[in-house]
Amino acid sequence: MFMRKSKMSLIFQAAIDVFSEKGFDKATMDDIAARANVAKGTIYYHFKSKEELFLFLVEEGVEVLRDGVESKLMPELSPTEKLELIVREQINFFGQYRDFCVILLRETWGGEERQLEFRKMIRSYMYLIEQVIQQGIEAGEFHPVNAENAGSGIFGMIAISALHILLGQNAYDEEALFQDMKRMVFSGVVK
Amino acid sequence: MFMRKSKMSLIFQAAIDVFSEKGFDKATMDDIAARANVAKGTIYYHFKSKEELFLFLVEEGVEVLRDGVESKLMPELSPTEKLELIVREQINFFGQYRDFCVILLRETWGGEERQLEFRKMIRSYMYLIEQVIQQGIEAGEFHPVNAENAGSGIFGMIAISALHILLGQNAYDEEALFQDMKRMVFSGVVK
Amino acid sequence: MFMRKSKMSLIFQAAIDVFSEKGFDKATMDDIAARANVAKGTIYYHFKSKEELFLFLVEEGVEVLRDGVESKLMPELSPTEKLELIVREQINFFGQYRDFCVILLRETWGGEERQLEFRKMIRSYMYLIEQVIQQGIEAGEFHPVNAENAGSGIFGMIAISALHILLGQNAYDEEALFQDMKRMVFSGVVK
Amino acid sequence: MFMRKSKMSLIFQAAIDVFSEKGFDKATMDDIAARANVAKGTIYYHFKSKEELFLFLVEEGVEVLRDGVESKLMPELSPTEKLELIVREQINFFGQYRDFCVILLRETWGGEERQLEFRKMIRSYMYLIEQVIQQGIEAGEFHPVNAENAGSGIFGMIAISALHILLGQNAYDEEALFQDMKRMVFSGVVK
DNA sequence: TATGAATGAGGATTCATTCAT
DNA sequence: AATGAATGAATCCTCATTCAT
Repeated sequence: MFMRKSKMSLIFQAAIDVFSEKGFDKATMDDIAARANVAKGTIYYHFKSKEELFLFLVEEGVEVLRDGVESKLMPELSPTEKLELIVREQINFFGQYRDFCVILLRETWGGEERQLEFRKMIRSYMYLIEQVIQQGIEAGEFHPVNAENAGSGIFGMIAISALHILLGQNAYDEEALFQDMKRMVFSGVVK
Repeated sequence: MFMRKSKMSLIFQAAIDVFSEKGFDKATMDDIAARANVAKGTIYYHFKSKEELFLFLVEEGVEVLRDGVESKLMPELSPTEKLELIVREQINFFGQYRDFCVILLRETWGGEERQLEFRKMIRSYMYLIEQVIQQGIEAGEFHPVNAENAGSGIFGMIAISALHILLGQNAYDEEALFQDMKRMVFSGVVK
Repeated sequence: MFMRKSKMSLIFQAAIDVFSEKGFDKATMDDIAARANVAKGTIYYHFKSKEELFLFLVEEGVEVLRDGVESKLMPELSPTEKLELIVREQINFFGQYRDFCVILLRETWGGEERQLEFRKMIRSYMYLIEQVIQQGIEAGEFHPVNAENAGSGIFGMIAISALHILLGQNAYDEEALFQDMKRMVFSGVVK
Repeated sequence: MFMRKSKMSLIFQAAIDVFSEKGFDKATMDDIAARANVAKGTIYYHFKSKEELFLFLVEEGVEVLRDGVESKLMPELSPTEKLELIVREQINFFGQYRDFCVILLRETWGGEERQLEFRKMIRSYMYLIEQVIQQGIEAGEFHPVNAENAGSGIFGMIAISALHILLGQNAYDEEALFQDMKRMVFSGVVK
């Protein structure tokens, strides 16, 4: 995921695996070193600390999500089309980077410096949604809602639903989830 | 929150504070003991381990949410009315037990035994939503959607939006959030 | 074993069980209280400390062994007859009070005050053997050996052999062990 | 004793000292680290746990005893000569490794996994004695006795006598003890 | 006499980080 | 660039003992 080169990429990949499996605190540098087939000292050659490694990793990940979506939001699309695209892309991202998403949902809530940082990153993604919502409202395509609430709501709805499935027993049927999420985002549940 | 009596309630309250501030792993029994003004051993007199204390605490919390909502879902209400009630209650709960909700969203994702347990508990709450969705569909009031996806989606939408505000700078305006969430859940964003 | 009355005897018996099962250090006052069906405080009502309880218990036990043997060493018996009696009695005691004997062999070696005390107690039993040896030598019935070495040697030979069997899989055949020990003590192994 | 190299040998030696002085339970890793002039973590770098360190140490010790004796039991020796050699060697070993022998006698009795393990190790030494006894019986040099009883008996006789002296006030006169033990093992006490 | 909640010192173990090679 | 032995602060948990009832 989000490759670099050589030893560094090994460490990077191993870090994602281990952090998502155990969470930030329970993951150990030994774990990561072992998974990367690298001596522990080597990690410290490339990253100043566990914290830094983690931060770097999450930064990259959110960037991939945000930039991936952003690059597809062509200006010629209508707000409704854009919204549909966002729903589809986020579902796809969660399926593809499940482990990373676990990290994200896990390490974001709390008052630590690191967690504030993470929320800012996520915010930068939610901002994309907000903008589309705003455009939709202005274009008269969408109901008037607080864009920030809508942004976090849509992100949260998809995120929790996706993880709920991904961490449960059932297979992750992206298309079905997409249909349901699209319907709910677009029209809600009440007829 | 969710009182018990005497020393035990002191520990209980302190545990919520500390766990929500630091998360399960970073929270120490020393912290909790100090916060509760109790000797460390006293905690172990009442709870077998840090894990057990935590589990117990989360169990209680989810119960308060679930039972609180459940007790208000009078049979004479229509599915639409029930759904509205759920939205309102969950928003209210998040505002009232912010710290607990941070714990909940934080410690639920992952493969550890404890986390599976937590997801089961949350699931027991989401199940309430699913049932209402199902009733609504059967009554012809709701669009046909997969009830499970709708359940986790609605829970997630409200949860993330609420936390997003609660952990940000802005005041938690329950009524405004309720109006937005209700609109989104009921009608979506697209006109 | 070595009864007292009422609550105290319950504690006493429980202490033997637990101490022999776990050793002095690993045995806890909680264990003992639970086994005796008594509140922990009650133990402290009867015994000043864990150490004291233990000391008392070992004292009693060694007394039972020593006094039991001593009372049977009638003056009219020949040294050889006395020696035979000692062998038989010690084997019998080990079979009857296996748990206590485990304690004895376990907690006797080392430099702590308590252990010195225990060795003194055991010494008081070995002294019986030494006296018989001395009598036998003086009567011309026994080879001239250092009585102290003979005393500890005979005690040790029987003790270790008995425990070896008692803690192994095989049944404790007292009569067979007696025959072997008697032969070895009396005539050694070389023809 | 039983050297290794570098830090590890420091730990090893310190462990023997401390374990024999205080026993397994009372000995602390802090003690051992301090005695070895090593950080506590260093011990854990080399040994997984206190238990493992201890097990390793006892294993080595018993091996030294067993292999030392075994290597001297030349096939051309008669059973009687072999038995004499065993008596001498065991007495010598106890004198040389007093502290280790205290550990051995102390930590062997009980039902814990570790203790079973230890008894197996000791058994592997006693087995040497048993074989010699068996050979002696078959060669017509020894009285017919149960070899297992004789093995544990001889081991125990020497062990307890040796420790009795080593932990008492008197000097450890190996030659005198050897003469007495040899006489008792060979001919018993009765003329 | 008897109880059991409360205590806090003590001990095993973990792990991020350093540093000499 | 890479290594891995060494460190020691930090943390969970245990348990003998006390004491108010």
